[in-house]
Amino acid sequence: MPTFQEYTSRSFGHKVNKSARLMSQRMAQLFKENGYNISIEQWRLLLYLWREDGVTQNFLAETTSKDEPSVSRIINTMEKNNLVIRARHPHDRRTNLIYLTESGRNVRDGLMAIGARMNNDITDGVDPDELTVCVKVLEKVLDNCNKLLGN
Amino acid sequence: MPTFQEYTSRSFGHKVNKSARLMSQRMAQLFKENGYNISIEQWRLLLYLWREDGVTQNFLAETTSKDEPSVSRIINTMEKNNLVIRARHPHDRRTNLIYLTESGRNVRDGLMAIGARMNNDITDGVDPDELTVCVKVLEKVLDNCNKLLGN
DNA sequence: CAAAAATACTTGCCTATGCAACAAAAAGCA
DNA sequence: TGCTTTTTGTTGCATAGGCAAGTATTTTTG
Repeated sequence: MPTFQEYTSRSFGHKVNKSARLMSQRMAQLFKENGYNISIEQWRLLLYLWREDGVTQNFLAETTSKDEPSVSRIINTMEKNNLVIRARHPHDRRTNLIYLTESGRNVRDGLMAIGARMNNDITDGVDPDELTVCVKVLEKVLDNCNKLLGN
Repeated sequence: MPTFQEYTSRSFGHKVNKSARLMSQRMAQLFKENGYNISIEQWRLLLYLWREDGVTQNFLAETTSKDEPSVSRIINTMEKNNLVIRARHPHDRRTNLIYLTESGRNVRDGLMAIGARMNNDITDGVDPDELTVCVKVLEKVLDNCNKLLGN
């Protein structure tokens, strides 16, 4: 019987990592199957933009815990695929404001439906209370990571 | 108050993804600070190799849920950095057997110590029972993902 | 006001992931 | 035996992440 520490050190990081990868992989598969040429990271940005667009890349980076170069490049692709546009900030020429295009708004319902289905599928057989505990633990871990990384 | 589904769909995937990223980031930081030129994914492979080397790339891919090209390329870098060598399988010339080098064996204690420290740090303030529940939920989610992906 | 510091973003370099296509070798089968 | 299928691994192409360095612009400050 491994100690608590052995157990978690062998398993926790790996399981979080694997879960993240496989969930993304499945989500990407569903997007593709349904004819959406949208990556999982684009979807994560869209989730925020559907709530509120006209935000800065910086804001998106902070909200998603991505770094600015990553967001910049994802926005590049999204702009190329006509999902968003970069607009000049009226008073600050350093800043881009990211707005959804018609097309970016239109894919919302379809993608959300896939998200809901995905969610049902992957949490099948999971006790809701335990899922809540899991999310709570992840929040604490995130909090610890942010402190350790100096964020 | 969001429904259970809204709650989890907005949070679970993202939290798992962020956690995985920030944990890896912190781990990479610790490796670098301590003078190890070893990536987080190399470390994940090493964890298996320290237990048993002379295994195939295929085995490493399955064990870590990576695809074969990923493992192949990580091994390329590890070979370049003198952590492992590819050896011919005596009876199957398709197959590479991956063996640790002296150097690959020697970094073990140092890296494991960092791993242990990392583990303490990120689970600071987390109830052990809740961590166990979290791991259990992740295992179920992994299981569901594997089924959905046809693995 | 002019120089210095901070901010928002981009680019370059390295790593990793997924998928598809390909090569080499082994195994199965007719 | 010889042909087909399967297995093992590599390469190409696209996406993404982290970090460091560079650019443009705004804010601070002396």
